[in-house]
Amino acid sequence: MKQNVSEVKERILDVARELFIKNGYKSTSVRDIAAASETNVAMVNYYFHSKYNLFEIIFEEAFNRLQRKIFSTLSSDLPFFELIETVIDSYYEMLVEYPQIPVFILNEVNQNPERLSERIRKKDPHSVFLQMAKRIGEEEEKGTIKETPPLDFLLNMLSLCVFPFIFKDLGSHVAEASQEEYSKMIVNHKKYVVQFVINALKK
Amino acid sequence: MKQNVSEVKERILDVARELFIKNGYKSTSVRDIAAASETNVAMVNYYFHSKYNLFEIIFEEAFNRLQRKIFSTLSSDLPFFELIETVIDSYYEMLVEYPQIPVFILNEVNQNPERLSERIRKKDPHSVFLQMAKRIGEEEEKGTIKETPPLDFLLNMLSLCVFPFIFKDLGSHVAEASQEEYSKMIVNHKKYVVQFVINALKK
DNA sequence: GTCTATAGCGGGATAGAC
DNA sequence: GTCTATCCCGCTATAGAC
Repeated sequence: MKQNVSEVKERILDVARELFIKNGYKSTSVRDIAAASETNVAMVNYYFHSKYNLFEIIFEEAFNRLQRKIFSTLSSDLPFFELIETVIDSYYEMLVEYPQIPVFILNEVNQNPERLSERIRKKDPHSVFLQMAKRIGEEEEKGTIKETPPLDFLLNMLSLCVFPFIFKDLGSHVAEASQEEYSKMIVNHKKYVVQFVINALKK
Repeated sequence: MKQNVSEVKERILDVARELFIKNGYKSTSVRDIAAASETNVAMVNYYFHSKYNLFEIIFEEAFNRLQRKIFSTLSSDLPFFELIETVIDSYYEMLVEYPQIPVFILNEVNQNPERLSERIRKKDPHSVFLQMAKRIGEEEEKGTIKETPPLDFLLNMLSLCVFPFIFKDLGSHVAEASQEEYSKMIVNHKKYVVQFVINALKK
């Protein structure tokens, strides 16, 4: 009966990721995870000690993936307008692949805010922000863009990229479209977002 | 011991609203509601039959409040750019007052999407959308704004208004600000959003 | 209308046999 | 490593006394 250790462990992890991301912490039971991974409750606790510990692993993964992508594109040295376009592209690319992640993170942050304080500080978002602020300042100097408060601008970019995915469930109802149709709409929407942001910046 | 009926009922309702909106359905127990309203579990079920029924009442309230406000401003007949500004003002006004509502609605929609299908259809968002599309068409004709796909534009407005509130918990950490400071930032941010949207539209 | 007591279930975790 | 059986807790809902 002895199976490859990492194979079983991996299967539990995969199933747990799917369920936690889809249904959140509270709504996912260890019994659900055991059933879906064709093991049992004891196995889940054998490999991961506790439900909460398993959850932390999943959450860390998801959060890091999102953050790495954002930070790396934001600090590239492309020409300014190309940078903007690349950042938006990059957000959409990752969110099309993992559309449930923002809702997942926002839900769980809401339930347990302390969890993030330290985690975020470790990543040093401050320096990324400063670099972006510098780029904006340079463009203002050159007169290619309007006066642009960096924090407000970044918040707008984030809003325009992330919200359509958060709004997915509600949006597909309002638009009377299937989830698939809505997903296609979102991809198309990206083009308008790029154009929208660049128009808003230009003098 | 017999108290004014509506007084006790109202107290339970107030407490339930606060807890459900703050912590969501799953994380709020009838015991919590009973304790916080200084009654007991039996009383809550006496007045509201079940936890789920009580929740539905709260959810309906919150959702209607949001929707009424949005729809009424969107269909006003102000001059176009004033309309845009008023809509944004109106969103922010209501979200400053009830900042937890978007997260609450999004969480619960995610858990139980069917609940909304019918509810939304009843409100006839279609006619509101058509009216807005007409206004946009007129401005395009006049040459005052760029070519603007109505659905994409509305989604952008929604994103820019709602996301800062959804992002509140995370955002205040990232910005290393208290919730109060972040709230002030948001109010200020509104001005930039108005300017941003109008720039993005203008030719 | 109010409250206590409890039924009855589903949850997380673990002991202990294999 | 694996699995069954079980402990113990917290939850919703309700019966029944007052």
